[in-house]
Amino acid sequence: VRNYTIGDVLSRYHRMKGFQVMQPMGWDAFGLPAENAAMANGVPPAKWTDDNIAYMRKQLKSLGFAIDWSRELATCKPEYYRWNQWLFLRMLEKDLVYKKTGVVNWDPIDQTVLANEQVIDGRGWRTGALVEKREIPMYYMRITAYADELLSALDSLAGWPERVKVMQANWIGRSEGVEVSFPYEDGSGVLKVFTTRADTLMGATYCAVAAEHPLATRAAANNPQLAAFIEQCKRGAVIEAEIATQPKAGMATGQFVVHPLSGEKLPVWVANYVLMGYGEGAVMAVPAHDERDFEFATQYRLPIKRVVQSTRGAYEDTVAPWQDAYAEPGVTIDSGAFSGLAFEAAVDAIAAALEAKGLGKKRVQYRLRDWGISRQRYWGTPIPLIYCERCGDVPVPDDQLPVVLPDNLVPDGTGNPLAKTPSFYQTACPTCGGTARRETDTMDTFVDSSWYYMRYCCPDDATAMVDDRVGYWMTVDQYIGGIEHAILHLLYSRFWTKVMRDFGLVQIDEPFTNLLTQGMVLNEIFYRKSDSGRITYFNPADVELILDERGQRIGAKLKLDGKPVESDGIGTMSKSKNNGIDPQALIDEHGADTARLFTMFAAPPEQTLEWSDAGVEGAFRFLKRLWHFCAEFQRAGGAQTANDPSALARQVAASPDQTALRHEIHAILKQANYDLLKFQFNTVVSAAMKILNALEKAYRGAGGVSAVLAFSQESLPLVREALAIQLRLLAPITPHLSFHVWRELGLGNDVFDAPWPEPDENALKLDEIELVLQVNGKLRGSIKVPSDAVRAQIEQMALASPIAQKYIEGQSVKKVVVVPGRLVNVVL
RNA sequence: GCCGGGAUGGCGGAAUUGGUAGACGCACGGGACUCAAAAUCCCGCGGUGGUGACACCAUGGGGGUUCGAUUCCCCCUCCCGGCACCA
Repeated sequence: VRNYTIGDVLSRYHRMKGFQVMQPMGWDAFGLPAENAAMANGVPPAKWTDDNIAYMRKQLKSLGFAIDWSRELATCKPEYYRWNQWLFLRMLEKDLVYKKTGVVNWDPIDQTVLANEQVIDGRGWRTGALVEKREIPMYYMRITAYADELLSALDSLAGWPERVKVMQANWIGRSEGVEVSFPYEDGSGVLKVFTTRADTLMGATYCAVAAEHPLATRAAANNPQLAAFIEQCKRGAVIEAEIATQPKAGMATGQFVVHPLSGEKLPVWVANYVLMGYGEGAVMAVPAHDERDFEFATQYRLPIKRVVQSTRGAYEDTVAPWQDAYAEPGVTIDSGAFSGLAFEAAVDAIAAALEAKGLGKKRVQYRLRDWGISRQRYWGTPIPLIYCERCGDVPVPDDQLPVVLPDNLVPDGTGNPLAKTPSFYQTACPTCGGTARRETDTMDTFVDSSWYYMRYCCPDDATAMVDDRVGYWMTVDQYIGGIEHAILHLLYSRFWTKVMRDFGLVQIDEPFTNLLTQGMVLNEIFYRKSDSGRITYFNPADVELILDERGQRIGAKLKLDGKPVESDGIGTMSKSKNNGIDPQALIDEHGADTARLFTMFAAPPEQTLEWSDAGVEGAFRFLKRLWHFCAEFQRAGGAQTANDPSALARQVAASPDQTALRHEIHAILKQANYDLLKFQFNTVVSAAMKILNALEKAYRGAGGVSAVLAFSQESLPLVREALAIQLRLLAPITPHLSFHVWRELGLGNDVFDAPWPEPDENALKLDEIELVLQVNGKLRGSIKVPSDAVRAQIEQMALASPIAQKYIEGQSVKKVVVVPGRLVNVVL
């Protein structure tokens, strides 16, 4: 509701601003959740997915979103995913897709590959079995070939939040450093490492390699203890966060390398903090200047040699080498010929020395890895390959696309159903016609979401992935998505767009011109734990809070049985924690406009939002008051008032009250228009509330109780103008009410065809303005000055004011700060 | 652990990016209307002191820059998002 209300508000606002707006909708429908639901309910994921699409489509319609349903698509339909297969084959031809082994989580009981999400504390979520790692062949997309462009093009994305660009830049992780070769002791080769801190090379006291490194494998061949340790490492975590937080562990390989400059003999260790996937899978360890090396060296009593000194202060005077690592750049010390050099000079000198010996060179390293897209799962796009014993790996020919996914299978949690369905995997080799087997892996669902926005432009094209219409509409002017997509989805989409561009399919370089990263909606999590330790989660809608007489919360109970439930704090809304909210109840009780208004009012779009329906009544009350006010205005004959700007100006000029009211309304409108530019919809709603408050205050009749409103004939043109502003300001947020009342009040046929309201500069002008008066920066009062007063005049009036005089008495004025239109500060 | 973001009344949040901290709304308290309740309307509502005009304190904690800091800088705490197979 939050995500699509933001989109609808922006769409309707831009439509009123005169733009031609396309607001499409589709279903990213492949993936794990559908398989899990299918498993739980014993129905094929296709049926579950279709039912959900129908339910959600109905709900989106009831919320009144201005969606062009003729463009609707679902990524799980062959008309869509055939083009995933088609582009995959084009990429395979250009070597942008390749095959290599990759590591997966393996559940030994269910005999199945697990997603990271399905691994809980190192065990399979269904079986509880200790998860193993397995290496299997997979297909990769060569996103690293685009690393440079994906990084540099971030600068062109002016409409993206800075934080997203920073996260992407760090993810790509371009670093300039030095590749250093440490010759093996026996001269049989070299151990290559990459470092960004070549200045610390003279402080290297050992080298460390990943468990999967060839050197480790070789060393383990006649060292059973080491082999066992490596096995243990390989069984460990796959998730980077776990690898980075697990306790450091290592073992000496018994192998030694030679320091390329000093000739010193350094031991080589296997360490669980070295990643095979980054750099060379090996590091030179400088415990004195790297936190992780320091921790490891301390733990295994390896030497620590300090070779860099702080330039700022005497860090090394107060902290001994065995106490802490100094990881900042500084000046080299105790480094022989390389001593006394600043960071860059030291790196240059050491790189040059290495290069002269043929044992190193400067190079660029990326953190970004190629995109593994193979999934050993059913509910996804089939990878279009065929394996023939005679011909090998044979791509599916274009005229045999799409490879259609059977839609009647029910996964049971053990392996991939496709691999157990001969009618799917048995096929003929396209080359030799012999018996062959289809690939049963499917594609990562990020493939589906990497280009769906382009397909909205031409959803009916049965002969091509995209056509000319894509050129007309693309790029996406305003993309809206959760901040959780900041890296993966948004990076893959950018990569995919560039690939399509290089194939000549589109002319754009980037998919999304402006990006709004909406904050997540959180809600409280309630549960009970049974004696056996099994946890049951309860939906917050079924829980009642227990309050004391002061309204302070003292507990919570289940409405059904009145017995207490525990709170697990606030978390992202999720099915597993049963803390989501079905918006239907809100829509049923208060209507779509209230649901939309409240959602927009609760917080600015980019901010995380803790769900609470405590304010819904306030939003509903406001709309009822507005409706009532409009009805009273209509009853007073307001709908018959002609739209006559000069008559309005005359009548307003004749009344100071009307002048003040009109000024107030136009000032609120000016601020609201500014807030809209920043997409700050919560204060736009607040502005609409202020307008109604001002109108009610001005026209509330005597006796108050039954909210009788009194409009004089003279006031009708002004109220008409105010309501015309109000209804247009609210139209993007509460389209139903605005559309109806706009018509009822005779303001026009369709409020969405009306121009966006702009404040009248004449109404904004004031003869006299109030300035804040400060003395020594403290608020002491205010003074009224003519709005066209110059600095000297303001200064003089401020000093002459009784308030200032009171404080000045007996002291001298040092200076007077005047901030035009805001304040005067007298410094004593 | 690393990268990014956040913290303001009882609650959601505002403060035109260095210029009146708490707009707007919720909750709460008092009052009006009513036989009564609901709905509606009016008033109050950060803390401490004072009868009072007023004074002082206060934007997660500690320091700094400035005439002036929620806003800028340094250090710290806690929370949220991401970490490549949830999407």
